[in-house]
This record gives sequence, C-alpha cells and structure tokens, in this order.
Amino acid sequence: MARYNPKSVEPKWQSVWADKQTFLTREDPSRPKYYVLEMFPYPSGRIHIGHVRNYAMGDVVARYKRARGFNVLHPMGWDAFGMPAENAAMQTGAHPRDWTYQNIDTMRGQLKRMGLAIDWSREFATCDPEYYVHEQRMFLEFLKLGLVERKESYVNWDPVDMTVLANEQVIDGKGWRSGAAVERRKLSQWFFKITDRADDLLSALDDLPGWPDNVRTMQKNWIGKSRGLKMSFQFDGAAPEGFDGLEVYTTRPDTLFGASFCAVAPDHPLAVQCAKGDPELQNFIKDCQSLGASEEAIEKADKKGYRLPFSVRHPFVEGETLPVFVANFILMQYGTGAIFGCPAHDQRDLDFARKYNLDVTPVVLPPDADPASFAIENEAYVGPGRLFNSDFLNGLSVEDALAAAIAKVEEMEAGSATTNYRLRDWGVSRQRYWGCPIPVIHCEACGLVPVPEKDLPVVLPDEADFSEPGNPLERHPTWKHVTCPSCGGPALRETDTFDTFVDSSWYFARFAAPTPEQSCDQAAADYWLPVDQYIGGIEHAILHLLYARYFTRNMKDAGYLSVEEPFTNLFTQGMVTHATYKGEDGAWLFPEEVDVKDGVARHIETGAPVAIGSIEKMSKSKKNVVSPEDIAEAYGADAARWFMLSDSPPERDVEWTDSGVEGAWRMMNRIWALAGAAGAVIPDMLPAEGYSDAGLALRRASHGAIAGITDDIEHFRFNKAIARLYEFVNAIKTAELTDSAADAAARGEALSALVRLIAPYAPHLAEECWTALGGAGLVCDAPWPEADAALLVQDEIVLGVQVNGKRRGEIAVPKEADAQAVEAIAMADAGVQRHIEGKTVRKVIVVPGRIVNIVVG
RNA sequence: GCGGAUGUGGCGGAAUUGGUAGACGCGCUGGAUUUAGGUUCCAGUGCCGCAAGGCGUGAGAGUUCGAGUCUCUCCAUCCGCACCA
Repeated sequence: MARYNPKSVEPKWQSVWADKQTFLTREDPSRPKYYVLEMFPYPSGRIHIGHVRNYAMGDVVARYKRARGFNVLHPMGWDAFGMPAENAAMQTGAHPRDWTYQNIDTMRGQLKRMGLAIDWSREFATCDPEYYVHEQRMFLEFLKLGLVERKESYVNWDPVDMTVLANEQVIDGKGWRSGAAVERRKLSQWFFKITDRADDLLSALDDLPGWPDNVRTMQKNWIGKSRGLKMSFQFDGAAPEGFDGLEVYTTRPDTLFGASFCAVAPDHPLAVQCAKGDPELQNFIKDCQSLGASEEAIEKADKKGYRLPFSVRHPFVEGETLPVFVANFILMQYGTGAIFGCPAHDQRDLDFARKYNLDVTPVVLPPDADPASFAIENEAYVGPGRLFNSDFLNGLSVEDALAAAIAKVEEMEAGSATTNYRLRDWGVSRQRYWGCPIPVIHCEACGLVPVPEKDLPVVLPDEADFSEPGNPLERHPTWKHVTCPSCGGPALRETDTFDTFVDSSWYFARFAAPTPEQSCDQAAADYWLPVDQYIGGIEHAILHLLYARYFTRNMKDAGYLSVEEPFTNLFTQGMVTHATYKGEDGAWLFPEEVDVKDGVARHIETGAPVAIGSIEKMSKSKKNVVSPEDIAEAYGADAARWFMLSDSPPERDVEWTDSGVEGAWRMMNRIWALAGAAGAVIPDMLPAEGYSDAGLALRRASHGAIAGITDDIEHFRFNKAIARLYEFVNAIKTAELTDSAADAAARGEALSALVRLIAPYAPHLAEECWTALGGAGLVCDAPWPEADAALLVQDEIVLGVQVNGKRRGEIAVPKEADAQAVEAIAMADAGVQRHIEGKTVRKVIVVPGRIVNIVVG
C-alpha cells in the first residue's frame, strides 16, 4: 500500500477534469441553477493563503451543490485595473498591462493547482477591452437615462497618488491606499447619482435575509437616513445680499424654544460671502479647513466660532433674536450646512455655548425631574421627557412635540419636513492611466459629446509616460486630441478613467454571459442571476457591496437585467492570521526563518533569540506570510484546503499553524489508508438484514454522518462538517465487523459515503479513493449520498440522571420506554440511589430522550 | 460618543426549542512498533483531590426542577461609523 502522494495525484486529476471539461457550464433550463461566486482577486502578483481559504469555501459550496443536482456556475476572473500596476510602472518601468497580465498568468496557474471546480472558459480581466467596452456603453446609457452627471464639487484629493478619492476611500482623513492626508479640492467630476437611490438601497436591505446582519447594519449606517425639518430663519434687519433667510436642517425641532444661536459651516456660501471683506474671517475659515478630519483632530478640536454681523429672528418668539456664527463643527456636506443650536439638548451646542457665553435653556424635562430645579451643567440632556419652557409645546412628549413643531413651521410656511442622507453621490473620475477610459469628448463648440457607439471601446494608448506622478493620459502627446463626433472640429478626449469600483460593480453579470462579446446576454442573465451565494471579505461590506447593489439597479433600468439585488446570500469569511517574528536587530522575520520550540523562538541560521509578536493578518510588510505553493508542495492542495476550513468557523479569523496543516495531512493519509486499500467494495445493493450489531452501528454512523455533514454544509459550518468527518473515519476504523456479506456491504456503504462526503474539501484525494473503491466515473459527478431516516434513530438511548440538578448517573433506556419506565430505571441506578438515600423524593422530571431530574428535599 | 459582535480546558473550537459542558482537532503525558524518526499505532488528558467528592463556560445577581444558552447590572476584547445637527 503506497503512501498517498499528492504531488502526482493532484496534477493527474486536474488534467482529467480539464480534459473532460468537467466544470464547463452552460445554461440548462431543465435543471435548477446555482451561482456561487467568490470576490474576484486583484492580480497583485501571487496567490496568498487568504485566497486559498476564500476559494476553498466557494469550492465546497460549488461541488456540494453540483452533487445535489444543481447546474452550478462557478467562474473566476481578475479585478485588474488599479494603482499597483501603475506604481510598478513608476518603480520598475514595466508597462502596467504587461505587469498585470503576467501576474494573472502566475496566479491562474497557482489557482489551478488548488483544484478548484471553476469554469475557466468564462475567465476575463477587467482590463480586457472586451470587458470594459460594455462598461463604457453602459455608462453612456446611464448618461442618457440621467443616472450619471458631471458636476463641480469639492473632492477628496490624494496628494501622493494625485487622484480623487470617493468618501468611502477616505479613512480617518487619509487616502485608503497611500495613507496620505487628504486635501479638499474643487474639480469637475463624473458622479453616479447613488443618492437618488438612497431610500431604495436602504429599505431593500430588509429584504436580504441571506445577508449577515452586521453588513446590513453597516450599510444602513452608511446611508444614514434621518428625518427632520428644513426651515428658514429670517434675518433681523437687513439681510445679507443674495440671502432670503438662513436655511437650517434639524432633527430636533421640538427643542426650538431652547435655541440660542445659529451657525454655518466654514464653506457655507454665507461665510464665503462675508469673508470677502473680512480678512479675520478669511483666516478663521482657513484655520478650520486646515484642521484635518482625522479622529484625533476631531476629538481634540475645540468648538470654535466666528460671530457674523447678523442676527436671525426666532420663528416662534416675537422679538427674540439669535446670533449667527461661522463654526468649525458644522459640515457643509450634511443637511444645509447650517444649524440652529440648542445647547441644553445637544452636547456640541453646549460646548459651544459655554465657550461663547450663550444662553442654555432646558426645554425637555426628564421623567421625575423637578422643573424648578432642573438645570444643565456640562452635559446636555438628550433623553426622553416632557417639554417645558416651550409655550405651545409645554407638556408634550418629545415625540409629540416634534410633530407639533413641524406642523407649526409648515403652517407658517417657514419650512417643511424632509429626509436627509449621509450618503453622498459616487464620484468615479480618477486621474489615472490604468483604468477604464470614460467615453466622452469635450468640444468647445458642442460641449460634452458622448463617444459614438461605433467608436467604442475607447482603448488606452499603448505608450505612456510613467516617470512622474499625475495622469499619464493627460500628458500623452496625441491621445486626447480628437475631432468632435458632432461638429468635426478639434476636441479633447476625457482623460479621466473610472474608479476601479465601477469595474467590480457588474462583473458578476458579465460572468453570466457565455461569450465576451456580450455584456449580459438577457436570457443567460435571467437564468443565472442573482448570484445565489457570494463569498468575500468583510472589508467590502460597504464599498463594493453597496456599489454593486446600486449598479445592478442601474443595469435593470437600462434593460440589461431583470434583478435589482445582485447577491441573494452573502457570506463574509474571516482572515488568515499568523504569529509575527522579530529578530534581535528589530527586523521582521519570515516564519520559515524561525524555529519555535516550547514557546521559545530562535533564528534557524544564527541561533539568535527571536521575539514572538502578536498574531495578525498576514501581510508582506510583517513577513508573517506562508506561501500556498510551499504548502501545496509539502502537503498537497487538499491538505491546505482541508486545514483552512477545519479549525475555525469560516466567518472567524483562523491562525495558520504548521501543526494544523500537518494534522490535515495526517487525515489525508488516514483516509487513503482506509479507502485506498479497501479494494472495489462499493456494494451494488445493500441487504435488508443480516448485519451484526457492529455492522448496524456502522450503518447508523454512515447515515448520521451524511445527515449531519449535509446540514453543516448547508449552513456554512465547514469546521463542524470536518469534525464529523473525523468522527466518521474513526467509526469506520474501529467498527468490529464480522466476515458476513452484509457487514462487508455496510463497510462498502460507509466508504462510498465517506469519499463522496470529503470530495468538496479534498477533491483530488476523493477521486483517487473513488477509483480505488471501484466507483463509477468521477466522484465529482457522483450524486450526494442520501441519509436513510430509518437509520438515524437509535434503539437505545443513553440518558443523564440528575439529582437536584446535578448529574449523578447515566442510564440506558429503550427508545420507546415511557416516562414511568424511565423513572423506574433512573431510581434504581446505583449512583442515583446514593444521593437520594434517606431523603424525600419531591418530584421527578422526565424529559423523553433528554434527561431525568430527581428533586429531593 | 453611537452601532454591531465576541468572551467556554494549555490552544482552535463543539454543545437543536433551556436538558449529560468540553464533540473533533492541535498540543501534552505514558506505552508499543521502527535501524532511526518530527512516522504509525494504543491509552490518558477541564481544574483541585490518593479517593469519596468538590469546583467549573469573563464577573455579579435573578428566573427555573434544571442556565454556556433566558433577564438585569458590570468588565474585557474586536470590528464599523463618527463634530451627520
């Protein structure tokens, strides 16, 4: 019996699958479809172990559903545009295209060695012109439909990458890729009008039961819907030129009687206008803008204001006026960029009021508080209560007062109830070379002219200069100079390219079309979409997933798709982590450079002590990475896949350990020793009787394993499924079978089931064993084993017996024993007897099939 | 600050509707096989205790015949958002 050798076995089966086109998928209306998709990789250079985990999960689902008779679509592609290719060009001189396609070649080879059940015929990269031509066409249709617009706006400018970033790409005031402090610039940009769909994107979250709650909550918060009142305060005396009144947004109009000031954002038009003749205000505004938006800056920043030479009239109180400030804590992007301040019931307003000695009038009285003595010190009261000090609102609850105040303001025609969103429109213009060109032309005479259909795709120029930062398309000598398709005069091509999130917002639809010529074949898209199971990292909870949901709606409006929601079920898997190691000189060390024994680490070459650091997400910079290739070389792809799914629940992080993968490797060998050596034992038919007790027990174990593992896979409990597989293997190994034909059949049944159950995890080993057992065809084409319900019930049940809630014994009772019989057996148990001796039995609780509890006093 | 999650042996983690806590794996201990082994196999392994027994699911209370699971109050860690009016 030869030792299992994945090095020869794995390539063999991979080429069998390839030759037979086993995983080639076509539409087949006669079968139910199942579309399983893992977030496609960015071709950064090499596959890492996190990819292995991600794709192993998808592969388990794909192979399982396939065995259950589904027509499974499981494709793979490349999210291939983006900054790293351009950075590589700047650093090494390699062309982004060459760099990208070389990486794709490398990574495709690595993925294929993992033995994934993927239809490679559908592969594409988003940088293929055959892919992005559709993106350009869709963009022009969206433009026609009014779903996109060009507008001038403040943008987040990354001074290192020299490009614009979406709000979502700014983290703590820094660019998500470069880490540079983001600046604000006013530019003319293309925007997808995602805010038009804010309400739909929000409410439809409730109809996504297959999504994790945390992702839905994050999207909900990101969209940030609030109901409030937009209202206008009239200026007291002469209004500043061009201003009718000061329009503010508030969610607390119930506290209007506590208002003691108004404030506008530093970049509010009123502030900007006033600053024209006021150098001091100019400086103040400049200060505010240089403050930055980082977490620390916000927390430490004092509330600061600048008093404008105007006051506004209180809408409800005749003769009362409120001072108007420019204040650093007001955001122009939210609401109207102006507020009224009620210090008693808003902490920010209170901080501000204390600093500038403004009135603090409480108007909401907490339950049980005394109106005569209730006062605000340094903490604003934001809880529930009854209104007081508030004229016509007095005595109302906060909720009723809100409605009453809104009604009053609307009746006065001073404002109206509105809804506000935190979500901003999606700016998609990027000043980069390695992206999808935006297909429009700027003509002095005709204005904005879409590139005509016949001229699509607008392809990137081959030659480009990457020697300096900025946009190589902009400084290309010829590319942008074109003739206007409308008037024939000289015109300029748009040199911005799309944010790469546009590319990944519809790729799942492109996979559904069988040929690259089609963006989405309507029939194929209707057959395959939505994606039944989407799997990827939690880091895309907002960005990618929100954009994809939005884009799908646009595509539906443009007639490409019939669905609105692209992903029915979403699973967010955890990361792969590893301990970090630091040498004496403080430099990070690769795990293979370190020998760890009994918790003490030494450098293998020098023997010098090594500090073991925290367990972190694998990253190149900390060198705590392991190469999937090395692992596959040493243990095989099956063992790597097995381990990645075995130790932790898939949504949780898993720590990569050598002992863990060694354990998986041992299991591969155990299974091979068990199934590979058994001979052709798969029975044609199972005898109805004649089994020994052990034979029957083994049959029960087989069917228990089938039922349990099936349920586990359905619920993404891969770690539990693997634990059951260990139990099942142990059961087969330790079964003391007789020589009877029936027992032999029971063993054949068990082995046949085992091999089919491990196939989603360890597909190569499963094929090898299947052949050895005399299975017909390929195991990946074999149907999933079915559990026989009759074999899932035990004749005899073991019950725990408690005395006063503490476990004192264990009894075996027949399955059909009634409560009385069970009680009698329990009372007779020696361990139980010892604990009830000399005491009065007050009550006996028998829960059939579960437990017996004897209460004594 | 707001929102979400998670706390179980030396470690990763199991425990349907409240019903035998610690499945399974790793590690560790002892033994056998092997020229050797970081191979394979067997046995053991929550803690204290020779034992009987006692104690045990972040802490504390509560409901219950019975709580890892339900309720309340804390504590810790992680994630997301954050001057959003």
